[in-house]
Amino acid sequence: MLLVNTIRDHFETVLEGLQKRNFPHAEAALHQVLELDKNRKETQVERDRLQAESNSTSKEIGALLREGKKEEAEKIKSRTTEIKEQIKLLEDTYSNYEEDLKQLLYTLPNVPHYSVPSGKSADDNEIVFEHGEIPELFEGKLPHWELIKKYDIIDFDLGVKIAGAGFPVYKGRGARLQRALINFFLDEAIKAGFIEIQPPILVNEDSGYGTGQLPDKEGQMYEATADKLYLIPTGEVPITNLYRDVILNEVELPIMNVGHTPCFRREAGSWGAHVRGLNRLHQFDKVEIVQVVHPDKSYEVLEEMSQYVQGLLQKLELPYRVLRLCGGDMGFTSALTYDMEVYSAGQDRWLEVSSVSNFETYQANRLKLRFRGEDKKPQLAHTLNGSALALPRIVAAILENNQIEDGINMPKVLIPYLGFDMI
RNA sequence: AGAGAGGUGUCCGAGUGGUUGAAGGAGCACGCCUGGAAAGUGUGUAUACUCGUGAGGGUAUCGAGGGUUCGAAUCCCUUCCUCUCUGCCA
Repeated sequence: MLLVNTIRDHFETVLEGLQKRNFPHAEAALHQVLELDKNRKETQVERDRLQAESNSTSKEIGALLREGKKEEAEKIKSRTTEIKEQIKLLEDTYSNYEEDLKQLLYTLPNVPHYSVPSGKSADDNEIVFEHGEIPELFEGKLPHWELIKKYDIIDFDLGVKIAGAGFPVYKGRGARLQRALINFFLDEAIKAGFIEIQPPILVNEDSGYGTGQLPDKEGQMYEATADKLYLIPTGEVPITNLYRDVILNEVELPIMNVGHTPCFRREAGSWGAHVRGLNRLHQFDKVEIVQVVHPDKSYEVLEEMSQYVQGLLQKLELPYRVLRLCGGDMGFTSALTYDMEVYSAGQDRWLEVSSVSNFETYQANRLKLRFRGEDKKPQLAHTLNGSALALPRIVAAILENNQIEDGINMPKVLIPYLGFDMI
């Protein structure tokens, strides 16, 4: 979440940032933050003063008792009872201010980077790069939801039987294609210097708050209510939370982690046109890269991560474009996000397959993720993450773009992983 | 899941109501010693909030939350976690 100090010291910047996101009543909210913080501090000063008085009185009583002066001790005991009541009141007031402040801060999204375009929706995103040719397919080309039936590689009906809509069953070469992609993505990441992590895919509430899924996206996650756990919507959650409440040494930076996890999303209310087949699922696999870096490096690293993801798409020979998300379309916790979209020629659409974001200190503040620099003082690190990559839409694009009349060619880089070159 | 034990600073580990933010040790940092190193020795070694221009203060934190008390790491309650045994199991 945002730091109160940032809001105070850079009020205009923060305000403009929130406005760029079309955040309603931004100015009032920010003023309220400062007001609550001021009240909080004033209450704390008074509370601490009384507490100090109470503490020293208690020490006096202890000293008197040790000297055997019971009566004198009894006498000053009465003094503390009164103070205690006041402290209790101030304590309540203090925690109210603190809680209100926290709740309010939870509602404030991150301040966008200056380069983020303003805009309301996905239509206002800025295309910053395009690569590859959109394939000209033969007459009678099929979208992937037809192809998977034709070649019997992914079965949605079976998934419905086992779980429900949006839980596909991958079969035969479909399953093998998926596994090949996972291995390819992980191997590429390891080559690029990432450390592989296999995290839990159920996480506790603290983790949800740490990366910002809670309270903002409550309802998007599946919940194991009996145990108060959430199924992860992305590997970002467990992997970034590995560093919750951690003070790193500056020399340990950058932290580069990669992990393959299934992801679970309820997607409540987001079904409609354009979500057929693999385009939107309740369960899918994703390889996620996460970095924890020095604040001076985070934008450089964001570019590197973007380049890295693009490299994967190039190796898979998929035409893609890179978008800089506008203020209105960016995730709640992000300061700058690039989306990578591949062109899927069977349905003639761009599909988002990766989202690479710099969160600056927004997550780190919630996570209490810090590092100790030269001056020995802990300071908040910057966190970044990106999909590298999300599986189903990549599968969709591979199937659609590489289809021929009687089969589907596999990308060259995958053949060693697959053990076959065609479906 | 049942029975028992336990959770203290970077780590080990003392501490069952009163100058204990916390003994002692290890580690680490800096200094002394040394030709250099080891050993030895001295000093320092948490985090958050907050007051103060600063030096330097205050408050909180001994898994977490609540309670008893003038005062709690120490007593009580709740909860989480770890370990051992039993059960179950990939």
